[in-house]
Amino acid sequence: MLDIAKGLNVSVVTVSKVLRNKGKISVATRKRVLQRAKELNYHTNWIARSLVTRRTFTIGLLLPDFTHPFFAEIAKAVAETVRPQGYHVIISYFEEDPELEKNESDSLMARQVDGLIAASAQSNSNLFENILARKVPVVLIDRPIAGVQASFVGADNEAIGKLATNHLIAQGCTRIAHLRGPKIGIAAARLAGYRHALQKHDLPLLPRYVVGARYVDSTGYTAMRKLLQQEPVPDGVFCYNDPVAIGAIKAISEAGLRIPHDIAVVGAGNVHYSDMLAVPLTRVDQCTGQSGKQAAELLMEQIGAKRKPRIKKILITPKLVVRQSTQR
Amino acid sequence: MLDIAKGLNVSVVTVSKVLRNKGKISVATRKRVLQRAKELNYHTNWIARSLVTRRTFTIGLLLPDFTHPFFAEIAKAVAETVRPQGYHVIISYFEEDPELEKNESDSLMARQVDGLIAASAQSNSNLFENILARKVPVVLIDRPIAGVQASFVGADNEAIGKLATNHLIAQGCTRIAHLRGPKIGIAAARLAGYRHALQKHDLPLLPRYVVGARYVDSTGYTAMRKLLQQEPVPDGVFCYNDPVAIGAIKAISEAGLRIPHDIAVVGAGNVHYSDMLAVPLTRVDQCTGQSGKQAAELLMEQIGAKRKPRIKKILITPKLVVRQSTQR
DNA sequence: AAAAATAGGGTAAACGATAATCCAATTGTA
DNA sequence: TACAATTGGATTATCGTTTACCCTATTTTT
Repeated sequence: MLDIAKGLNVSVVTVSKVLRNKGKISVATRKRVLQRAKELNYHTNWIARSLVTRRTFTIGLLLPDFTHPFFAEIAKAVAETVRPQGYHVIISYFEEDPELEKNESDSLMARQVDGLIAASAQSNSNLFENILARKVPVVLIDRPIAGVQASFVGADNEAIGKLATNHLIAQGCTRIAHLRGPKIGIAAARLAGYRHALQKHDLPLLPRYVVGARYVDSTGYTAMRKLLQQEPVPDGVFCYNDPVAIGAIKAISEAGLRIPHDIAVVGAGNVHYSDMLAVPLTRVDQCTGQSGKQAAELLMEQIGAKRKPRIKKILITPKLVVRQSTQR
Repeated sequence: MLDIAKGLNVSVVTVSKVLRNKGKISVATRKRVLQRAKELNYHTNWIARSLVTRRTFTIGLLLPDFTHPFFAEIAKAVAETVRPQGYHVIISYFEEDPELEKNESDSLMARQVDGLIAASAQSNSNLFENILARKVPVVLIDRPIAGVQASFVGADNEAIGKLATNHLIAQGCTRIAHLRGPKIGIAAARLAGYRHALQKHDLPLLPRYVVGARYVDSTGYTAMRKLLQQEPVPDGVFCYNDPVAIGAIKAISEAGLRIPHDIAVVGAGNVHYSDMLAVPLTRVDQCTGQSGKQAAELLMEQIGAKRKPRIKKILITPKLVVRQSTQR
């Protein structure tokens, strides 16, 4: 800017004003400045600007792992949502390590991010209380933390359970099983939705039809094999997530049963290769992108606001995607 | 820092030195400063520091789309590699739109990133020549751009083709087909590797055994069906990538043929759910993480260097992962 | 025609740090 | 004892931009 000003015999402030379209500047000087800026290939130094304006137009995104498609999709949606407002995203992941998460969030704060979106692994609210005390807006995503006075966005897991189970009922299934997942909150909510749907349709709620699929590898496969030993065998299975469903399908096929004729299968989550499977999988889409978008919108709202807006809890409504695995 | 200095009756510079472990400071004042800093909950303002040091300790990562597992893995590896050196990653994606890519890279430059890693969609070298002219180190990843004087890191696609084909040969296949992909450079290199391996083992190079799998959806499926109409039917298939292989497996199963007994199948790429498939897939792992890591290391090297280090082209050696789909 | 308003721009300070010098007091050396 | 070297720290300038305020013509209003 100094170079531009010198050559044109105007002050740096005048240049600054032109570049930001602020203040009263004649058309003539404006033109001259702009042209010279182009000639010199001038680009705003955002660091300097941020120092004085106290806004960096960056937000921090703190995730456990962004190779996981779920979080990758969130990252994309967030970046996409804030981009039109000139914001960029600084990513950071912490591998489920709360200590590392704390370090990283400190770093992000030191970099003066204007806001933070986090899918946190903290076991208590200390970290976020500190951040909020520094007046930095925070939006929690996917994982709520008790006691944190911040907005939250996540999937409506109970609705997912209901949607999947209701669909199986609508397809004529009467012996509906559930392969449940390990994550306390999420799995419990999906299970609750499953139960709720069964009750509402006066179907029996058999404990032996709910099998845990807790293991990392081929989790759905072994769980489904356990389920196949029940008498009578279920005619519909709601699987905690898509990988579990894929394992289940394998187990069912191996047992010589047909999908969906003998057993209908519903998955849930955000895996998008369902079409490539041997049996295209009916699944409940948890609309991950929506979550990311909403979180980003909430955050931007808070960043722009003078007074702290009310805290919101948003649950994203899932969507059923019907494929061959349940179409009788 | 001013607050710390005031309370202790020392200069701001002294505080600065303590906080950075620089200069000569007595143990006593050091202690006092550090304690007061903790009391006041002081955190470095990196924006201010960056302004004067001219280093932001951020790098820009410019990718087409980071929900794609390939790029997500790169992002993770990059972030992981630069973290120990205090660096953070600003992400940006451009949906294969060269114009958007240019805008985003400009933004990243304006944010004064210390370096840039890009999987670019530019059709010429202008953009990167501009960036390099501004003395910002650049490393290209996955996609080389002709005429750009920057280091490059990518998979060794010819080696991938060789590795896959040699493995099929070693398994006793003699009629080996290839489902080739659409991307010019990459697909061509893999095809070249395939041909090279065949020639080396004096196997015939039949054009009708090379089928394009160009379509987005169920690409491998239709291509494989075409292949199954050949006479004689191949006894081994090297698929351009894993999704193609999954489609191929489906087509083969439908045709009543057994894998690997009748036809052995090899995939390639970076999909990690191969184990969950009906037939666990033998594949060539292109070691995406390695690429990201190497790219990050090259970049950090350049950022640290006084003189511009020599430009390097690094090809990552692939790795064969044998599963059921080829184990006869 | 005088007063008020506006247009067009300049000045000085600040944002929160670091770099380069410099200086006084103490310590070591010949 | 005299001089040099070291210790511990202060001063001043700077990074590139914005903010708040001031100034002088010219134009508008009354």
